[in-house]
Amino acid sequence: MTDMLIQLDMESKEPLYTQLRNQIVEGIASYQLKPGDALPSVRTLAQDIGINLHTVNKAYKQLEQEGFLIIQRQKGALIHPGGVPKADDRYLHELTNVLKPIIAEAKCRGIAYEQFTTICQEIYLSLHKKGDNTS
Amino acid sequence: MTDMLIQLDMESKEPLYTQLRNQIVEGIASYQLKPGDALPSVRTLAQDIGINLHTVNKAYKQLEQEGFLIIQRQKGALIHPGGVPKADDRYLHELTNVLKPIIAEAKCRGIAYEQFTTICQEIYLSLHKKGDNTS
DNA sequence: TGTCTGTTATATATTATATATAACAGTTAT
DNA sequence: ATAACTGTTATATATAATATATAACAGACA
Repeated sequence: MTDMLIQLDMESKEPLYTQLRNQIVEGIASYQLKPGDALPSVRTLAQDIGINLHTVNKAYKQLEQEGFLIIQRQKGALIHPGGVPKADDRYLHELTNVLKPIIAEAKCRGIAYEQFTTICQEIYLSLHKKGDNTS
Repeated sequence: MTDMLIQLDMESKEPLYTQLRNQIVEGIASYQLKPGDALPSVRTLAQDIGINLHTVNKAYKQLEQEGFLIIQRQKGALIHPGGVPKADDRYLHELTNVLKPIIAEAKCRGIAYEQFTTICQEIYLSLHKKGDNTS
């Protein structure tokens, strides 16, 4: 109902479709977007945030490929009704590969394991129960 | 002394200079590269790993800009003798921004805070005291 | 004097990102 | 049935990022 607000940084080196993809993932993580929720059409969302339809489509396609959405031919995109597929070995392996250079740099800069987990905890908490629109 | 081995994946969507940059950061984090250590010249390293001199130079320049290296005009690149600059507010803010979508996805896939920290701990441990070449 | 540094310049090729327009084929509401 | 809406496909274009190739420069140094 309450349309999730998308905010893109046109100056960022992060591609627009990636920014959009990430914000939708964060919306799901924070329960602003729930299983079965309909997303705006590629044309509507593109119009609303001022970018091209194909850029939105690229983000949607990636999210579908990653299991966050289902896209139906003449209906649109829905947050996967069955919920996001749970972590498998392939994903865990990829997660480790992504985290490794980030943690390596943090360690170089004097951030010990405990401080790092504190930062992660703050992020986990920041994703907690936003957009609770139960009557 | 013992030359750090660099392994690049030519098929990866990750740019070569980023892969190289990350492996050097991981080398520093795991004490394979110590403050004051000399890195191979851009030509030598490029030859050794089979890429272009400018690609190596781009990685070195980025590492210098990030404070990992110092590069001297006619000498070469050294791991920063004074150690890597400690985390400041700017870095911590950037770290949070990078971690947020990663943690959001992990949360979507059913990985709770505790499991996430376990993964981080394993990575921290994997960066511990590799390449100990004290006699 | 050579030989080693990083550096700068130029050129080229390929891929990724982003936009613009148009059309197609189904769905759905009027 | 008509109109409006879906994602999809196709084509074209522009710009930036990535990577390579070659050449030359200027300082250090044995």
